[in-house]
Amino acid sequence: MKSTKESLPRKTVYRLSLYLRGLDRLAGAGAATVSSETLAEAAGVKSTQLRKDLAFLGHFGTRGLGYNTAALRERLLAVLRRSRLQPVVLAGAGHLGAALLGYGGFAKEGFEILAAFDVDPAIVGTRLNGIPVLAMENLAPFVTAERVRMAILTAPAAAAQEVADRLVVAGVKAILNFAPLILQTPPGVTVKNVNLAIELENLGYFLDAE
Amino acid sequence: MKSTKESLPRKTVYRLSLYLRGLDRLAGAGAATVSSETLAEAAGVKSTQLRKDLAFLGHFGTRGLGYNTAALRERLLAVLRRSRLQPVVLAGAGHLGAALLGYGGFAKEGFEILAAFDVDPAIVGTRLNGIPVLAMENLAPFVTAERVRMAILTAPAAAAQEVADRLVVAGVKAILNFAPLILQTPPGVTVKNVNLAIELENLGYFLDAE
DNA sequence: CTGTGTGAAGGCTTTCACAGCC
DNA sequence: GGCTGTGAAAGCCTTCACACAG
Repeated sequence: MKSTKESLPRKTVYRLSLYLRGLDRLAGAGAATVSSETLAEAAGVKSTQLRKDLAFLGHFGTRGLGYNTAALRERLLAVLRRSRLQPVVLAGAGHLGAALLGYGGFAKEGFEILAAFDVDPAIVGTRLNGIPVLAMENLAPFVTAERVRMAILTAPAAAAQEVADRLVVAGVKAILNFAPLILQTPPGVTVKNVNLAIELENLGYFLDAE
Repeated sequence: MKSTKESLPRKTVYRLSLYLRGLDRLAGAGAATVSSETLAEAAGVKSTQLRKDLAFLGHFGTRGLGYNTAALRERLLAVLRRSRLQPVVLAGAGHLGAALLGYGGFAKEGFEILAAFDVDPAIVGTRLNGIPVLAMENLAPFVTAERVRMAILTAPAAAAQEVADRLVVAGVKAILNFAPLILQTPPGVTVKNVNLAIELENLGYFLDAE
């Protein structure tokens, strides 16, 4: 029998995060159980989808009643915890990078950003929202020493590939990339691109032409 | 014969944005034509995928040669232009909202953010990166008067649904939502959720367990 | 009778293989 | 020979329908 984590479909894993957040939001109501219908609505998916997703984690819902709220929460956390405990660094503390540090959304969800790195002497040595900004030269040694495997890349497009190279050499295995270009990385390194302008452009396309 | 725009698959439209950006990045080389292989690599997709996507726009590549760079760029712009010309408002100029205004990534890509709205009297009346910050009370009248149909929602989670309701009533048809909850909206309104913590969590999940 | 678990069907995307044109 | 355009095949994901447990 093989371990659970290997067999979870990519999109299911993504939705588990949605379920966990939906559950937390519903927690205010304090109900001991939650139906797939209710939670699915809170997460923005169909109830059949949710049941199929949760079935991958083993069947622990109760027919006729729903899922035990606390047990479900624990189970989801157990699956997702691993990634939350990962230390993270942020490379490029310019406009967007500084914004993400100040934003607080990561810390609130349990992620710890150990440090930010930038080339600008004006901000190196300062702290942004409590997170130290260090010189870019220290990036690789820091990442290696702290065994950091995840990074948020918010460097300008022109510098992004070079910074990514440093991250990879130092041992980073996963990059959340905000720079508008496709990073070249060796196998074994995962890159997830976020391009807000494209999201907006895409959204606009599907407006009724009217 | 039906119009091109109706029949483009959702994911294809998304990739067209990638192709356009890839093309712009390759433009430096100044080549008159580009092969599906080259452009696909710049966009981070497989060449067969790119060819299938472009085929939806009508066949205007040249066999044995590739695509005319300028013509392809024009064609992509023609398809995506509509959304770029859409005026946009930003609701919630707190940490993340202010960051997005300062970021400049939208303006660089051709989007015009007409105004931001917030409840905080300390920032209402000021400008962020040249964009006026107006009082939340003026949101609905402004949206209606300017016929705004797209909005970026960066209000706190607790206020997001209420702000979304105002946007919808005022005529907004598409929302790029950064608040960590599922917005309830009537049919005809498209919501695209962006949750950076989930992206990071998801990325972390797929790290090799080691 | 309510609500989960799940095989089967359906739909959407991607990849393959190769025909066709320059 | 090189590279696009495209039917067919494969893969992945979602939805349906309903058996089944509490």
